[in-house]
Amino acid sequence: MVSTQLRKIYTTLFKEFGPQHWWPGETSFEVMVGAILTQNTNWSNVEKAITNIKNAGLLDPKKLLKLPDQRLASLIRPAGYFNIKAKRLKNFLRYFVDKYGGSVASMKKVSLERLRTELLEVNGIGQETADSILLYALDKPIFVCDAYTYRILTRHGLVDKNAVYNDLQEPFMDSLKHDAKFFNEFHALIVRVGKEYCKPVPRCSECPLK
DNA sequence: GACCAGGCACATC
DNA sequence: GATGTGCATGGT
Repeated sequence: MVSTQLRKIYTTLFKEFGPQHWWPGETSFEVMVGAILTQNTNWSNVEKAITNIKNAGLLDPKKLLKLPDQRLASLIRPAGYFNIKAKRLKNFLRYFVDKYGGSVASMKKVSLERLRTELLEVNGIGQETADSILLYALDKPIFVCDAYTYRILTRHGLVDKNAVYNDLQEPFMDSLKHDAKFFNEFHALIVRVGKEYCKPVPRCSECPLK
């Protein structure tokens, strides 16, 4: 049973690592920005980019939206892919400001399903980024899947190796309680163990999952 | 110097 | 619908 396996994985990781206090961001808006900047990028590089934005006094949806693309790109340069990420961030900001006035509280009032559809319509926001924003910035109960989730589930034989995003997400959504805090903690633990042991070249023999 | 990192969109077959 | 490619910095 997949649900039993998932619970066991969670229990093992929580015992080993304890609570992770994720996502590293002081505000929901900072988490949203981070979710886009971290696409295929190490978090430490994202932190540098966010620090640049903060130091410029520009960590604000309307201020960032007004910024010329080139100026935004130069601020987020350390996060890599800075030209394309400047565009993607702008696309999100346009949506966030136009539809919700740049207010996290207004956005939170809308249902998970509708927000997910809206986010996926923004060019540059795919399933993982959308779900990261939903869970970590808006406290909506959806499980975030990523490269580590893929590796762990495939290496434990829980999904096929040609699994796509939905195939990874389904087992979590179908067999676990829909609780934002719990999903938050579980995904954070997966990243934690993934960073250390579930690399492209795995260190399974030392991994707490076995 | 090669390899890796909380992806995504777009082109081409 | 599968498969390939561009996007780019900074740490190991």
